[in-house]
Amino acid sequence: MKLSLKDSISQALQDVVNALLAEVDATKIPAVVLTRPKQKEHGDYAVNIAMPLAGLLKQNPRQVAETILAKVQFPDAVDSADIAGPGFINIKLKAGGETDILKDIMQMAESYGRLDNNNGEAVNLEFVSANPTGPMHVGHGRGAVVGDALANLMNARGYKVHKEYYINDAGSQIGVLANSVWLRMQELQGIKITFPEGAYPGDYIIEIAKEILASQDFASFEALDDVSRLQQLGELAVNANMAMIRSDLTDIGIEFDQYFSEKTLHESNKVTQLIEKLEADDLIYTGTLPPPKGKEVVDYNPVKQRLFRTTDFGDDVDRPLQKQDGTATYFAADIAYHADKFERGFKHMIDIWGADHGGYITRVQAAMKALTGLEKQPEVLLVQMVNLTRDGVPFKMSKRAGTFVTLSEVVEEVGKDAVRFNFMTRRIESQFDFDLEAAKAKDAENPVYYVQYAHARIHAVLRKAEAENIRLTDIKDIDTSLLTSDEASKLIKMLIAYPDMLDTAANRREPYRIATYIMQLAAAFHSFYHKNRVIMDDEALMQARLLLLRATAQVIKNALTLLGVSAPESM
RNA sequence: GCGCCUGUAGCUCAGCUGGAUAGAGCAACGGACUUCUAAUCCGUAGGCCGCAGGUUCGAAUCCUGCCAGGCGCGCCA
Repeated sequence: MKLSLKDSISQALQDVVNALLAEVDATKIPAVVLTRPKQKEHGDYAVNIAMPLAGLLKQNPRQVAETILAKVQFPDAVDSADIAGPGFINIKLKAGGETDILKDIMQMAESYGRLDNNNGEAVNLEFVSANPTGPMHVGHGRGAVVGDALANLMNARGYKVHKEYYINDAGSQIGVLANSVWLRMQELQGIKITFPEGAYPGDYIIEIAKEILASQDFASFEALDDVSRLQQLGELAVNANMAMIRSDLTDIGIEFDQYFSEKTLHESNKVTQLIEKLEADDLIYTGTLPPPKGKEVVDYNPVKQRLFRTTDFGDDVDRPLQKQDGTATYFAADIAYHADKFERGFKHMIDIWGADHGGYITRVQAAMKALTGLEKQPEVLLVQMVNLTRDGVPFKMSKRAGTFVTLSEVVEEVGKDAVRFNFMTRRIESQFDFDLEAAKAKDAENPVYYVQYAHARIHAVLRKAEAENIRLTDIKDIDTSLLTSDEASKLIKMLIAYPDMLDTAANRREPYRIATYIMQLAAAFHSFYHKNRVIMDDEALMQARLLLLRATAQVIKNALTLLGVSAPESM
């Protein structure tokens, strides 16, 4: 691929810098970084390279900048370069100097912004992993949308992302689930029951109970002993919940490459083998844990147990792998799971967790270090909590009372595109106040319609052109240098910035940048649209503007596609 | 008590890993549709960037200490 104008300019500057610092250790030579100045008077590009160089060369920055400018060979599109402020080099381009990009965009179409890299790094991305004990709530939805967009984004930038969902279908919670279903089944048979404190109260449990009774005889369960009855009902209930979860995920356009069952880890003895291996490696010893800090512990009684030496690998305290009854802890299964990912060839794993699991990161990474030697694996992204409101009034949600709003209810009310886009408009580190009415509103309060409207508007113009029998000139014959208005220049700069933005977003695991970018791009377009009439008598200018519109629509669509949001051609 | 996240305009948030005069949207005020979609645009006003120190040519950004909010801290997942 040919070098972009930006890259040619920074290369030209880098050559001079390298020559000036020929004596200096190559690894210490600072890299030239072109930025887009905020002030128009500061030119099209600005470089601060003279400042870090000043220290190395023991000259003042403005003097260094002069030396650089005296030697540099800029590409033709550069009009002028001057020194400003403490030592910035401001570069001004010739009018229409960057407009060739429009032709490149049209040629690359949906691959504009993407890196074709056939041997990209394989990454295992685990997200959602909502427990199969009930429906997904909005918090899961945020993690799901962010994870899916991150997968799309990283795939677009050359990684090979494997999307995985970990099903926690083992452990005591499944027993609680099974018992809850059994109680409801009895209730449906007219048997009087008392619903205990810890059981799951939600109505979906009744639905599951009805489903089971519809296909199987109540008496056949009654005949079973407690253990096998709960075992069977647990499996049925997990399957029912997972079917519901998968259907909810489909409704917001999310598909996983793999669903991984925790239960299979136990059944294949991977967990016990893991413990044996750690024992053999002398990483487990008998000890007593100190009492937990920070809350009243009434019933704390210290017990001797076998502990994994995670503190040797960066953890705060050593961790037990087995409960007193001998069964494995969740932690034991989870490290067996991550070790399994490693064995499947993934040296790079990303997990997306809710903020309430933040305290868990250190111990998993410590365990992985002990097992594989890998540092900081898995890479964990914490998604902060979602506060659901309607017209600013928070919902009173209680799992115990069974009054929580599910993700599918929200998606049904608000719509997939609005849910997905809104969840992408903030950094994951900030808590999200999600207002149902605001997300539903088809007005300026709602960014998703703002950007979709821009796309639809462009297509309205293109339809109008078609209706007036305007033939689109061959792209190579269009004179893009006619696009000199301020609004056109701003729009073109936004289009040029797209690949760099994706690169930053992928490297920093920040897919929200795509949403922020699309909003800015849409704003640049709307502004252009108001001041620059497209369909007009000046044939050459009209063709150039039509090209600009087509390129803009293409980039909006490319970006929305990464977010899993549709780009309608009319609204 | 300890750990992680957050604190920027009245509200919701950006600020491109240290750069030039801190930016958007909403709300407020004033304008723009006989012309390609007004779900739009243009303008005005609004800021001790939580507080206090420090690092340097230069700090919303990095370091330290406070303050406030969220999440978490037994073999629950």
